[in-house]
Amino acid sequence: MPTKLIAVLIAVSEDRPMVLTLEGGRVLPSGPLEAGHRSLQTGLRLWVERQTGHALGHVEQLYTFADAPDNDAGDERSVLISYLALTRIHRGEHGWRNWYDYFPWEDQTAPDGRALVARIAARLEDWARAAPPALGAVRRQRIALTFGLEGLGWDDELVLQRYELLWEAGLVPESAPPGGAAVRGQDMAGDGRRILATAMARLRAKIRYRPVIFELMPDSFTLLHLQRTVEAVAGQAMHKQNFRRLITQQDLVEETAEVAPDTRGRPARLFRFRREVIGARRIAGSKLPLTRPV
Amino acid sequence: MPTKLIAVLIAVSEDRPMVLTLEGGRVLPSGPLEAGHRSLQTGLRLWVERQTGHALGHVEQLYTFADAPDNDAGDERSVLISYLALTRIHRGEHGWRNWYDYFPWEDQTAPDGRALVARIAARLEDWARAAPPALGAVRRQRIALTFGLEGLGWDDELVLQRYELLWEAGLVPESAPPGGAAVRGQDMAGDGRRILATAMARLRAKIRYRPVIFELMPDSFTLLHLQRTVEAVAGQAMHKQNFRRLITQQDLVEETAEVAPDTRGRPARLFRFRREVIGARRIAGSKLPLTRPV
DNA sequence: CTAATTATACTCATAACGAGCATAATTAGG
DNA sequence: CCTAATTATGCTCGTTATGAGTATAATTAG
Repeated sequence: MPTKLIAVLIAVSEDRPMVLTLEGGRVLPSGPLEAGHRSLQTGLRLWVERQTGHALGHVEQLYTFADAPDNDAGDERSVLISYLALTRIHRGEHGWRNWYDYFPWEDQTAPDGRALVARIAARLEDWARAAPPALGAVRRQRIALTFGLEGLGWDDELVLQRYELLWEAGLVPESAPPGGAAVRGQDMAGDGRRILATAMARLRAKIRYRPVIFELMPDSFTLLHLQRTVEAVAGQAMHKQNFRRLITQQDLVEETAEVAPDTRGRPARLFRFRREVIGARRIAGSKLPLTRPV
Repeated sequence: MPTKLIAVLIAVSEDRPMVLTLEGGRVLPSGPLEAGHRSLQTGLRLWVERQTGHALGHVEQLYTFADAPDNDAGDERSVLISYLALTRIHRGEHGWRNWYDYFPWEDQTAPDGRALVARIAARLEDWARAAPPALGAVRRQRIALTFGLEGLGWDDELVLQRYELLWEAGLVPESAPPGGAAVRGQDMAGDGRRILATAMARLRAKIRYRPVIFELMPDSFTLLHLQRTVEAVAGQAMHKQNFRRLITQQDLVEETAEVAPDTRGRPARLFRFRREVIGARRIAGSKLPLTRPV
């Protein structure tokens, strides 16, 4: 059975979370597993760095699965090992897409974020209503939990659960019945979006207890820039003063002598990540300082 | 490249965390990946349930890696996909081992827990001293962090990091130089202990935010029994009153009409897990109510 | 009847968190 | 120069979560 490695390369550019894609945004980069590497992880790292020229920061394995065999093509079923990798990009490189193109409802910082969820919830309610009463109730419960309805609160880590719910409901192109109208959001080939959803969920979880967000930042940055990057990844707006408190209290950053050059209001001091905390204990406060969603 | 599935089956029996092994405790159960299953996960579940007769509760994928090819045997290198699975056992079944037989230092509830860590730390200090000064300092920092020295506090989730440190230092049989004396603890063939360490770490992390601990409990139990089970998994003693507060406040359990039969002091009420919270939001308080390690 | 043992209910101080007020230091535009 | 707009930064305050311990209840062993 052939084995492939799949990389979800993530960067944040101009406060937007980006993912590296190929073939017009429809597939994620992947390559065959080559023998001879010391470990799968170093194999992936070498391969990506050679293919894309990007130095990778944090790399972690996501999930391994057997893909659906493409019977038409007579393909053999293969084992896919997926990875999350963080890096930085510069403007103008090709193939980078905003990950919210694929999951518009995951961006709860957008002005229409809640409204979009409400529209999706209405479609899902149709799906629940189409089932027998007992099953319908189960579905309603899942919908409320995953989409934070009925006062339950939005959980930004449930990216995969939301996608799978839409998949089951036939509301994504990957699973929609002929003629069925899918929810807005670009699709990918095969399991692409499922893998991307897994990567997003993992990253959103990770930034709460490991300082991986700095892998996505330039060397020096303002606290607002840092906040915007976290908000981009989490898809949620945060309370500015409390965000600073969280960052500074934990000594994650240190001041530089400079202030940000292009600025509108009061100039902001530039900070730098204190690399020495990398190995250190988990960062405190697993809770991000969200603002109340109004 | 052949692909194998490896299962780390965990149960808790008489307040001891147990793992299912074969061949005198030296290997974990594994089997070939069979085509035709809907997913790897269901494939594993069916296979384990057929082989062992155990109904599995929670199952989750751990990690996929390429094992070191056994050149002597002329083996081909293979891809190993490991899983954590929770179940229950009854006395007298074969092959179940206390996981602390493999990692004695992970049991910080044992009276000699800290003393054992101190002895290991001394051996590791030798290893740090053997390196050039700069590298030695890095090693000392890692040792202090992973083993909670110098007032840093024991982090029960660092099981894998501790094992890998000992591996690097040549203090486990898997890596010890000829004639080198390893730290106490039974070894396993190949990457067995590394996989077990991964499973332990994952489970210790998981019980903090998902109610998976109940997969290891009988239908009804006292709060002390529940506490002992959590302590067995976490390897750390907890504050009794605060433990109850954490469990009851979150409505994870409901009272039954009965009290525990065989009891020494005041009879304890029997509780039952409220299955309806399974799908629900993550359980609060990621912190377990530890007692101060004195 | 007493000591030992376990269960259970509360209290209290402190730390963490969510929310917001107040002030400082800029630029843009009259 | 003056004012409004804008962003940065410092600080307060109430609430909740957490760590630690006291007090009391209900049993059994002797």
